[in-house]
Amino acid sequence: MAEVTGDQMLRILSALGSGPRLRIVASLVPGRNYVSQMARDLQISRPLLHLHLQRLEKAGLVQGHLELSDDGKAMKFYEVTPFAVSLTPQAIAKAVETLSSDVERGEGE
Amino acid sequence: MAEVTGDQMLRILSALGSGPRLRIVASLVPGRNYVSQMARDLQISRPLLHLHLQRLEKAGLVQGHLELSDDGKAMKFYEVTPFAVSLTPQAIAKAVETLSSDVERGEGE
DNA sequence: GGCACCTGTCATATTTTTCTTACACGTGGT
DNA sequence: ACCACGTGTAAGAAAAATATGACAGGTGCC
Repeated sequence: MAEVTGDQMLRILSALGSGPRLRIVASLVPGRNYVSQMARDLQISRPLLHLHLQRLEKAGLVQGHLELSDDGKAMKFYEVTPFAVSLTPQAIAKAVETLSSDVERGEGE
Repeated sequence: MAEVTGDQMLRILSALGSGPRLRIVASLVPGRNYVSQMARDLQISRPLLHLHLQRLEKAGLVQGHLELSDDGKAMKFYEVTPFAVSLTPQAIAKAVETLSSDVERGEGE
């Protein structure tokens, strides 16, 4: 992950440039968790958390997968991706070379 | 700059999480420049550039100072600060510990 | 059947961010 | 005086992000 495209870097930075989302990532560092529980822990509504998680996943910072618990409930667990991005003026200059004029946050992969 | 407070990190990330602002920083890497010239180079209006530069400066990523040219014109030159922020899940977890509930972008130094 | 828990998404309102237009000021040169 | 160039900032429109509530589905248990 040392090398990232401009679009990818922008996606990462704008995903991380938000208080709530920083907290979400931080909350997953000790270990994985499932959506409803996170919503309670972080005191935010589940639909909103869902939105934030989507954005973070699209940036490749977290990853979620559905799992069936013993009592048959479908639960979506999220965990942090072990990313490492070095933020320097030079890295930015390099990334900007491959930056699309318009970055849409949709449907990628 | 290896150690940053949560608020500072959030300010940096949200300042950098924008296409235009990434381009602005990148444009200053080769060397300093003054506002009106940058606006022409980057094809954005001067007031808007002014706004972006303020935001970047508040995050400590660029620095500007007024200078008087030979023909007496007051020109504001900007240059990049040689920052280096390492973005990892652990760094974020640490930063979040010192994150205010509400970060205002005003008046800080 | 009720209830509890889990998941997802839609429609909507609210708040921020982004950007433009228009104005203020200053200098020096024609 | 006027024009060209530089600075700053305030007001308002336009676009995007943020957040809520209501609804859909699923399972198992009393």
